[in-house]
Order: sequence, then C-alpha cells, then structure tokens
Amino acid sequence: MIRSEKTRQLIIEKTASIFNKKGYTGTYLSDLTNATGLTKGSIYGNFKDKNEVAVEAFKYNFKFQSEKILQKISNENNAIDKLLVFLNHYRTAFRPIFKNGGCAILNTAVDSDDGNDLLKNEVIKTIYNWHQRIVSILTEGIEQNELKNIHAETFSYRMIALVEGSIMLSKTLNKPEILLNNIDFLESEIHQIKKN
Amino acid sequence: MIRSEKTRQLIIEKTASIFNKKGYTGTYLSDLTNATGLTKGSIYGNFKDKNEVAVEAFKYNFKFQSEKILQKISNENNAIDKLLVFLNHYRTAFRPIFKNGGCAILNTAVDSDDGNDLLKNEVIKTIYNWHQRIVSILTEGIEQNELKNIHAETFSYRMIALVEGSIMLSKTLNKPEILLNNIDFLESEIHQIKKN
DNA sequence: ATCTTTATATACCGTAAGGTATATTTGTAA
DNA sequence: TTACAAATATACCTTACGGTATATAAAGAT
Repeated sequence: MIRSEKTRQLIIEKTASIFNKKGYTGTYLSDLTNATGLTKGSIYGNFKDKNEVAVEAFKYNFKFQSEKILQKISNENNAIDKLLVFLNHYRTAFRPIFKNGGCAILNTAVDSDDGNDLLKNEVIKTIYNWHQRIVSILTEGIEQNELKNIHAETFSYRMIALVEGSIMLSKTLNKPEILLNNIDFLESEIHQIKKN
Repeated sequence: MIRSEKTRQLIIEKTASIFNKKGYTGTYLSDLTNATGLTKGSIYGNFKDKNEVAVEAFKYNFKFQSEKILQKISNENNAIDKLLVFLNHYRTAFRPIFKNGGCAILNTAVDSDDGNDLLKNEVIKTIYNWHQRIVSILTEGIEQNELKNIHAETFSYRMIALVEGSIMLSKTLNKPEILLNNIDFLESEIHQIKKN
C-alpha cells in the first residue's frame, strides 16, 4: 500500500467513530487533526474536503459491522439459518456498536436527510443493498420450498425497521433488553414463516 | 400573554422545524434570527442560550404531534380502539411529519445521544412518557379482560421501535409504503392480542 | 548520493460562530 | 404625557470554523 493510501486509511479509521457520534456538522476539522495527529494540510492533501472524509467514514463504519455478518451468513446454507445469523449478530455485538456511537445507517440517515446529499445518497445505497440481501435470502428460501410464500420486500423492511428503531431506543434509554426482546420477536417471526 | 412570553413562543414556533431538520449543532444563531426576524439580542433576552431554545423547540415539536393523538385517544373507551387511533395517526399524518423534518424523538435522540445532555434527558423523559401511556392502555385492557395477558412493556417498546424505525426508512428512502405496511402489521398484531 | 516526486506541515485567509455589554425603543401605569 | 420598566436592537468580543498557498520533509528512482 502506497503512503498516501495508508494515510487515507488512518484518517478514516481514526475519525469514523467521531463522525458516527457527533454527526457531520458536529465533527470539526480540529477533531480530525486531534484524532489522527495529522495537520489540516495533510488531511486536505488526501481528501477533497470534510464531506469526502465523512462519506468514507460512513462506508468504513458500515463495513465494520457488515463484513463479519456477511461472512457468517455465507457459511449457512438455508434461509432460516442465514436470517438467524443476521439477528444473532445484533444480539451479540450491540455493545461495541453502541460504543462506536450506534448504528451508522441510523445516525447518518437522520444526520443527512435534510441537507448533505452526498452522505444521503450513500446511506440510501447502503440501506438498499442491505435490504436486497435479505430479500434474496427470503426469495431463495421461498423458491427452495423452505419458507412460506410471504412478501419478501415487506418482511425485510420490517426486520430492518424494527432493528433500527430498537437500537435507537436501547441506546437512548440505556436499556439493551429492548433490542434483545425485539430480536427475540423477530426470531419467532422467522420460525413462523418456516414451511410445514 | 405578556410580551416576553409571546416572543418566546414566536421564537420556538419559528425555529422548531429548523432544529428538527438540521439538528442542534447544525442550527446556527443566524438561522434563528433569520427565521424569526429578530436579533441575537432579543433572542438572548428571552433565552439563556441556544441550548435552551433547542430544548423548547424539541418539546414543541413533540407536542405538535402528540396533542392531537392524546385528544383522539381519550375519545375512545377501549384499549384496542385507543391503540388503533395511535397507529392511525401515523398513517394519516406522516406527510406533515416528514415535512417538519421527521419524528422529533428519533431526530433528537440520534442528535443528542453522544453529547448534549440537556436535550438527551428531555428525549428520555419524552420517550418514557409515551411508553407509559401505551403501557397504561395495555394494562387496563388486560385488567378489563379485553386483552390477552401479554407483556405490556415489551409490546409497547416494540410498537415504538417499529414506528420509529419505519419513519427513518420511509423518510430516507422516500417510500411511505414502508411505514404504512408496518403500521398494518402492528394493527394486525393488536387484533391478535384481543381476547376471544 | 542526488534529483524528483509525493506527502506533510506551517502559516495564513475570510467568514461566521456563540455570546455579551450597552444603547435604544417600546409598551404601560401613574 | 411623562416616567419607568421591560423588551429589542446595535455594536462588539473572542474563538475557531473550513479551507488554501506555500514551504518543508520524506520516499523512491536513477
């Protein structure tokens, strides 16, 4: 990896959780220089502007969560188990997620949806991507006669909405059980769409 | 109403949706003076600081939604109908809510949960209040033998989480049907906890 | 070892942020 | 109608924001 790429990576890694916690406007260039130990000159030598750093930080924050899940999901070979892996991730990983400032999708969606278009588009792409993955699992499960003929789109958006809303509540109220209970609920929902 | 109280009210009303859209840090004093037509001096004559305006704006934004619901709920005399009124509000009022920047609870929770303690405490109080209202309706329904003996706390947090998560998704993706579908789902859930 | 490219730091801009002290205006009661 | 208090505007302060031009240093190729 060339030097500039290493620095870019350092900046992204060191600032990602700050952006996630404080939002775009709330994160200052001084936060970036303090966190990285670099100067403004160096940061602006590697990024066009603060917005570009924010977009990359968001991508990093999301990857941070999603890569492990995708790995585990690909190890399973039926729809039910794949979905359970996904839910189980939140059950086990909510602590580090909270420590990192909460779910990057939720934070960035709320932060950017009345202004920052670059960030907003990135969030939209990411949600859509995530949704499509769940829809694919469901659709395949239906085709394989593993699942009942439910509406995959609707089911997927319900899962995502409940997980995101629960993260918000759990983090704000400092009550992990809200998230855990709602994951239990989704798990029972998944068992209910099993065929036979 | 004395003059100062009228001005306070004007400031709150004119800036509430700005705070809701742009967040605490993202809303500048210049936004406040522009929106109200007043000067900084006048604003600081009526409020201690920007934070106090933000807190009052949040309260206003929430009242803006909740007062109409509470009115309608009190007109119903059984648990099921009360809960349906609540859900129905989101079905009919999502457009003005989106126009106002989305759900104030969601926005302010995400905005304040890693910093602004005054705002954060206000959000916590508000969520708790809302939750207790739903729990009361459920508990009373159970006592009146109208509802099955479900866990009221869990059910309430599930409703809130799903509504909030759905608002986030619907607003970000510009797909009202996500919210509408999930309200339909909650409605069928409510019918399922009806006794016999 | 030297030259050149690439990356980082320094020093600086213009602007505007949040906030305050003070002057001016505006309502109101005597 | 005037005197006074309350509310608003003016003018100003300090700080630091995002960003840039330029100088310096560090790598890599010859």
